[in-house]
Amino acid sequence: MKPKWRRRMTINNLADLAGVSVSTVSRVLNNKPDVSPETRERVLAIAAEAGYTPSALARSLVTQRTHIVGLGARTSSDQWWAEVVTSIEQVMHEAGFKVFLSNHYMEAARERAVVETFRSWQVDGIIVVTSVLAAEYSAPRVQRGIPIVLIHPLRETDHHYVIQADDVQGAHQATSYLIRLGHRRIGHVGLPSEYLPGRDRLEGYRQALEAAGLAYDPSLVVLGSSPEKGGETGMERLLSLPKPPTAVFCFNDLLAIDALRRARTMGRRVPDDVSVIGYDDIALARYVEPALSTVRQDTAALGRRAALMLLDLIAGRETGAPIRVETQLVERESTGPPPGPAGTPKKGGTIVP
Amino acid sequence: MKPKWRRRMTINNLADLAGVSVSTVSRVLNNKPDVSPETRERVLAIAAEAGYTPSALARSLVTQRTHIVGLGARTSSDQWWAEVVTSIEQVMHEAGFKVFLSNHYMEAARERAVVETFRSWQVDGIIVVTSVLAAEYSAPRVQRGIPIVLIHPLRETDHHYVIQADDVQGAHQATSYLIRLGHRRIGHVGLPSEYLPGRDRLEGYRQALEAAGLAYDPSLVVLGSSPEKGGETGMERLLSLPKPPTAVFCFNDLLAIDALRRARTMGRRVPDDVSVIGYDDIALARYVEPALSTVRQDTAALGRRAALMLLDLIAGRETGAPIRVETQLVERESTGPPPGPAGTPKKGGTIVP
DNA sequence: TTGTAGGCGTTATCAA
DNA sequence: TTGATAACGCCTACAA
Repeated sequence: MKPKWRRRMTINNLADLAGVSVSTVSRVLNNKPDVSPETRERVLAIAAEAGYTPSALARSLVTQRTHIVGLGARTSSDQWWAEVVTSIEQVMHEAGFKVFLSNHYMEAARERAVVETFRSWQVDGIIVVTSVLAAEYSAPRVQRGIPIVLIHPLRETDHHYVIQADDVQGAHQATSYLIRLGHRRIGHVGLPSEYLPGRDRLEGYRQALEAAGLAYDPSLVVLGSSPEKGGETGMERLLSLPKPPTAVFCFNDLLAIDALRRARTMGRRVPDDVSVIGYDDIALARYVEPALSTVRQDTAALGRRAALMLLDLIAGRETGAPIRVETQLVERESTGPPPGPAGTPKKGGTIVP
Repeated sequence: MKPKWRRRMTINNLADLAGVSVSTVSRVLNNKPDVSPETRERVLAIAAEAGYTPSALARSLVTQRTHIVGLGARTSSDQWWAEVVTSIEQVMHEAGFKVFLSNHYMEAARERAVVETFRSWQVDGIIVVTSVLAAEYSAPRVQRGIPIVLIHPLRETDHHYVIQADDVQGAHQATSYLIRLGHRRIGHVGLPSEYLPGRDRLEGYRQALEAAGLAYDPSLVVLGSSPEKGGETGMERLLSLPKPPTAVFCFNDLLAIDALRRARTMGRRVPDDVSVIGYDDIALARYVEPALSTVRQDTAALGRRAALMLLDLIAGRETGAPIRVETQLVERESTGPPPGPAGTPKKGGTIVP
């Protein structure tokens, strides 16, 4: 004989069952003081037995707090930020918040929908990863309303609350590492300049060249179309040059791995004929042959910083300036000294197995 | 001069601004009939200008519908089910539902918390991937309350609403493929038997051996501890046997890739000395050297079926029996005929590049 | 220590 | 075509 509450059980039912008032039940449930131990016991017992779950809806409607933070994410298939999510959940968990995640697939419309949904559910705060809509979250608009923190926005924005890896520095690291290995002609397979990370990494690449007194040669730069495709054609174009580069810095690991493969199918050996370095240090990077040298972003830190910043905003504390997390060079096997009359291959950077 | 509504804007404010009643505004917002075009226009304009977002909380409290489905997920870092999520979101999106995702990291406590949270938010339905708590979702308990669909539960359960790949069949495919290649001593690196998928795949392995008239040899079976670790030691133990197997079927690709590596460090060539086949077809599989043969689950179908089943349950339609989605053999380069006096290597199965 | 009542922002049911 | 008004389930003064 199943309980005839077709409707879910409420605090009223509970009160009736326990023979007390709703306020008493409420006090018990939120373990407030001023309630006798025995009543507390009894109510708790009955609640447990009845399998009662309070309605977060009703509760949040009155308290105006949901203890939920919305996480607008990229795709589940993207390895890159898995650790970001984990560390966000970690921090939020400790702070007593739940994280609800929703993918935006880096499409403007979906991102807008995701944020709008979070808003309508009155989450206490929002984190958006690789936002396409970054520009829409400018400070004044966001001042009133739900705090939003951006991780690695894809567009320029004057939004105050942004956490990102220092892409300029990272690209600089990668490039100057190649230079240290003795390379003088260094190519770059990048992203169209409308993407902020694309611009930043190109910039770091240029700065490194300049710092080494090397001329920036536009013919050595191929700007692909997406962060997922274009590594093969990019490498192909570079290697087909009259004077091809002896090393190539790719926008990310995915492109780099494709580039690696194309180099091989074109009969070049990596790193003997051409060095390749990527960016991100995705899981794949250490599995490919040869294992890919790359630049690692401290994704855990990225997530943690974002979470902490959001917590500050939620609590009404003001937080510091936008944060740039440092990157780290990861030397593996896809990079080496240039072929032919060798340069002066000095070892350098950080080795991570 | 920013609007002095520290509190978010409500339907009342809107009504005041538009000079109509809340009910009219409500009608407009839900585009119900029986409201004059001009009032509609006006209200809409004002709402847009004010940047009004209705409170889903209040709305759902009265309608008793959230149009949200909760997705209890494994980890963001797990490649395996990325496609599952995508297809779930796809189906749900078309059906007018939002998907909120929350990771349970395959820990009982967290899974319980996740489901409880979803319950308290009165989501319309729940999907749990690789549930550890499967047994707790038995039919009677779930009858009243929010419908739950399980994808690939880790434990046995009498819950009615379960979608999973046919692991027995998949393991059978893998094993009989190795047999067709001519192998007679086939090892298995598996999972402890408390994991349902572990049992199923072991079972498929046994059945395939039996069907081919090969004896099941327990010494050729190594049961590791987790789905992530143990591939190396497993392979090591098998290859250290007096009469090592000429082929090994691993519980999943992660283990297989580790096994691959260990085989190499032990001086065995793959597939010349020993064949290795995995399970899942994660992205990594086609990148390792040699590219890993494996069994693919139709993850998109998994997600779609689960989503559709949940929609049925939400709508009160009864749905069919638990579903087992078929698997597909993927031949790559880590498998070949056994060494030495060759068997009769017949080609077979499906080739996927 | 406990109970009463008002309100959170919407929708839904009646009247008007 | 519109407008009061009673829920929805809970929290929180304020009273008792």
